[in-house]
Amino acid sequence: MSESAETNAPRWRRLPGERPRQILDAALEVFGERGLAAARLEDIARSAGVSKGTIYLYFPNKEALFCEMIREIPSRHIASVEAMISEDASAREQLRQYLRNSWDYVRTPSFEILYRLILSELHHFPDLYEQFIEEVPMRSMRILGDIVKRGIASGEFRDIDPLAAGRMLHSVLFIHGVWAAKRARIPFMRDLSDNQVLDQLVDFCLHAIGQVPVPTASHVHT
Amino acid sequence: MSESAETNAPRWRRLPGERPRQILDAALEVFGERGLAAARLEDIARSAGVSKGTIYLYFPNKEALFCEMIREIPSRHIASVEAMISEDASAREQLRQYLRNSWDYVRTPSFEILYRLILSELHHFPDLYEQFIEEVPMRSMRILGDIVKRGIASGEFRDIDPLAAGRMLHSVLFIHGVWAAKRARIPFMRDLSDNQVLDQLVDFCLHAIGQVPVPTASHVHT
DNA sequence: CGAGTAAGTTACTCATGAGTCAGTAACGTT
DNA sequence: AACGTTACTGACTCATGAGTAACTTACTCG
Repeated sequence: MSESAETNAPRWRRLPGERPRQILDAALEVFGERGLAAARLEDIARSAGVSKGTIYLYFPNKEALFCEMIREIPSRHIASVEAMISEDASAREQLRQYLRNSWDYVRTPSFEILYRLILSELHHFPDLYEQFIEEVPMRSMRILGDIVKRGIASGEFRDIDPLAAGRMLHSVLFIHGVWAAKRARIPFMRDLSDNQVLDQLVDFCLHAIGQVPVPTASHVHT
Repeated sequence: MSESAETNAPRWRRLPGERPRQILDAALEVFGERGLAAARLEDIARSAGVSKGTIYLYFPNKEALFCEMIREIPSRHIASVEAMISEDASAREQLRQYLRNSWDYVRTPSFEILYRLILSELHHFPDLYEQFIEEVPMRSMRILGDIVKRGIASGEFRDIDPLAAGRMLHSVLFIHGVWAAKRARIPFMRDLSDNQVLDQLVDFCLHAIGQVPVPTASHVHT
């Protein structure tokens, strides 16, 4: 029964085109779980469905695999976040859109893992770090800063340093994303839905940079 | 010369009272540099001025040392942050005071290291994690929430969920602290002084929860 | 001053896991 | 179908570092 005639099942297959991706995905999982030092290459191999030796056909060593993973993963997602901002909307509306899009990105497990690894293994890979900073937070801050700048010009937002505002907006969004990813284990996030948190974020941010306390609020004097 | 008569210099000294603290400080340094898995007990020992065996006189193993360190360090600092808030000041002024005090704490190297380790080694020590969350961010959020609540009652702040506001305020402060600790390597922090960042934080936060856009008092010095 | 003991050291064992390499199996080619 | 090539395997080596324990040294107290 183990060797039936019709199933010419090979014990393994040659898939040189797909291996790198498979290995990188497995690496994200295992490095994410245990960190760079404690992760075992054999675990990555098993999770990728290959043997340890195969990893060395595609990556020179553990560190290189790690770096390649950090380099490769974010580029898959980011572009999509930026694309969908309506050119002709008001600055306030653009801000809402961008926060909503980023919120989706920033909550993905891979973002949380990547950020955690970057933060903790930082020291030893300065170039990698700079690249990540440039590619994720800086980019986000610049876009936010531009929206703020336009909002100031149009009178929607108060006179605030756009770069500083971009940094603030990014920071609050970003950290809430990290928290949301492990929401179940964080008391102050457990009872909130993703949308509730997003609403709170938008509300907070719009008030922080808004010209007036937002349309309705000028008469709240109980 | 090597064995002079009058210097009865012992090769090492018995200091059972001071060892734990010395070892914990060394542990912070080495774990902070390399992470839990990659840190070598011998490095910690050398940095503490003892031999490896001595560590095992005070801590059962590497993990226990790590946990004890995480548990012990924050308790040294935190209380001081909370003490100095004037009871009779306005909510806005209390908020300013608290942000300034926290800003000092959150920028210390040990905070940055601790937070980084907590974040990355988390998975494997759930109780430790919960304790930290409770002791640092939750505590901070609650205090901020209380100040906000008082400010709403007094009409200084707009009608906002105090817990949510506390979370927002904490998040933005917190992440800026982490960034400030490695400021030199972060492009968007390099050109700002600690006080400038603090001013930006205070400005942003007060506008976010303020009833009105704040009476032009944005540059209050030390 | 000289046991006795607490504190500390050093040399050791032993498990672990990165990296290697000789061999094996899939697959294209003719 | 036999051959050659290339993808892949898995058993090996070897360095490393946690944990241990037999030994040594500082200090105490009668």
